[in-house]
Amino acid sequence: AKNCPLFVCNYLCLHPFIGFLFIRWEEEKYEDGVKWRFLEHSGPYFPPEYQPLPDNVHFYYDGKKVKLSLAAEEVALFFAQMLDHEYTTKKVFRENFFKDWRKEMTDAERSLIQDLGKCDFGEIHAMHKAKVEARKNMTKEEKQVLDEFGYCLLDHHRERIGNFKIEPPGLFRGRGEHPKQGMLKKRIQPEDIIINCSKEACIPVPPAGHRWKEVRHDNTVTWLVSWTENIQGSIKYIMLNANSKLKGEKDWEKYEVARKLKSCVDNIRSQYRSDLKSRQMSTRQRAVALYFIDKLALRAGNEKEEGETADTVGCCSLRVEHITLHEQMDGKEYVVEFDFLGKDSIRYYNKVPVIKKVFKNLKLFLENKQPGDELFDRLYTSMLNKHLSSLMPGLTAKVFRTYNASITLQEQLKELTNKSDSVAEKLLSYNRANRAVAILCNHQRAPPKTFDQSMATLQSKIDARKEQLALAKSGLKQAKKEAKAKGSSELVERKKAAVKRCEEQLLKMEIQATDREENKQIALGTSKLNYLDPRISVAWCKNMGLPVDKIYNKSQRDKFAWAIDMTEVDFEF
DNA sequence: ATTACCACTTAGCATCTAGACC
DNA sequence: GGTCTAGATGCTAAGTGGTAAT
Repeated sequence: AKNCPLFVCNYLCLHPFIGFLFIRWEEEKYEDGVKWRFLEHSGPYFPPEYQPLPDNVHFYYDGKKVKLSLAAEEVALFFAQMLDHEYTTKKVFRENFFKDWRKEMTDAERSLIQDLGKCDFGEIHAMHKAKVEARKNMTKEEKQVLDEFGYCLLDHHRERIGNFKIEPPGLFRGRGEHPKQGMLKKRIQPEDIIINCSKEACIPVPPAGHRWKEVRHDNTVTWLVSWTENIQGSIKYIMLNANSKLKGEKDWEKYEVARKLKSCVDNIRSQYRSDLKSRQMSTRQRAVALYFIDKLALRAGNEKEEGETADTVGCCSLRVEHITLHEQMDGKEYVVEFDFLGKDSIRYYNKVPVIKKVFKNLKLFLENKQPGDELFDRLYTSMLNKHLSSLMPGLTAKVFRTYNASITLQEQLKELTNKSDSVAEKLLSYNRANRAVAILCNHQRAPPKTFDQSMATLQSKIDARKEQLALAKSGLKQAKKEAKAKGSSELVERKKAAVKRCEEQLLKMEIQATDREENKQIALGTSKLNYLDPRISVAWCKNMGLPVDKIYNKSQRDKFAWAIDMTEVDFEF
């Protein structure tokens, strides 16, 4: 990251021995692949051990009181905690849970408890709810935990850690129709934990009576702690907060790659357009996939192991059943109708007119195939990315998402905003530009549970304000009349101001209502945090004379500190 | 060439909290 | 001063893509 602005920034740091001081990140002294030279931390925070149920709380099987062993009781509590959720009624969830629960039981328990339907967790559930209620009124000793575990020392700088807590045990709930939902996610012990820190650092002390699985000193990676999770067998990490230098630099690099794509995207587009006519079938498939990835901001779509995860797809893993071709639709030619579940089982539904060559190719790809067959049967993400990186160093499929998101924001902001707009109007326009990106990237959310109600509340406020405005207007009329008779205009001016104030407040609320309505099912956060070059937003703020905190909250400002510090008014993505 | 593994980003929902409102 | 709620923060699942192993 040679030209990264972070290198030339001075940081105000709290040094553990010296106190506050300015430190400059040293420049270019890292060998290739090395992420840090010194790393020290306290190790992870472990969630508290399981506390057995109080004597007055019981589990019942088939109407009879049963005292469970500690291990079985803990798992029963996990289930009871989730009873308010609809998914505890799902067949797969219940079966997976019951199977794993029985593994934790003693032989006697196992032979007794054979039917989940006969289990009564009612008292345990009630106790849990009471506990949640009680916790609300508790004071926070959280702060101490944060101080002890929340920070590390990285190359003389105190840095915030992102997730310093070990994930507590519980029942796995994947997203969508996950085949493993309900399985027991086991408690992580120090013996499962790999610690990564400097050789010269004080090695974190494991909890009393325990030892770490391993302590290593790998300065080519950024994680401090890792363990293997038992559901998918994947590795989990403790890493730095987004506002750290390590993450900030990566973020900056990401946007620089996307900006580089801007300069060669025209060539790449004409390249894949001509590839649509290639004699090689795999090249044609690559070209069509690239067309989708570029035009629709689809994800790459790596293959997934069947039965291990929910059935979701991305571009390269699309199946025949996920698209429908229409020669004509809604007065448009060559329309492709997409309907599939993407990341997090979020539905992607879109009807898109495409160019004729793409349409004809798709028709060809569909020939002699079953609904469950792969649309791009000769294409893999690895091939696609290899091809892309030959066109431009660092180019992969996901860069298109970043590029198209950022360029869309920049264009929309130009189109929608005027310097003469009011602050509320400017912010509405910003949100609309942000929204255009979120729609492009298909960032959806469930409508908030209180949505209808809060809209109604806002509407009644608007109505009340309207009445007030009418009142203020008639007051002004009256004052004007009196002024004519008396010749004094002071009252008129005051009434005028009142009307104006009222109108402004009304407009502000109406804008807020529009914004909220348009945002009902759309999540802006993901694109703001991961796809939009913050320098576009910072430059826009400077242009519009708005403080950045109108669009970025505290943690966003921290994360994007590098952009806020360095961006000039004339920044172009 | 293919697969397994690893490290890291991206994602939506749950929970918490500050501050608006009474 | 208490309550309510929107927005902030936390949590962890689910992707992407590089590299090592086979």
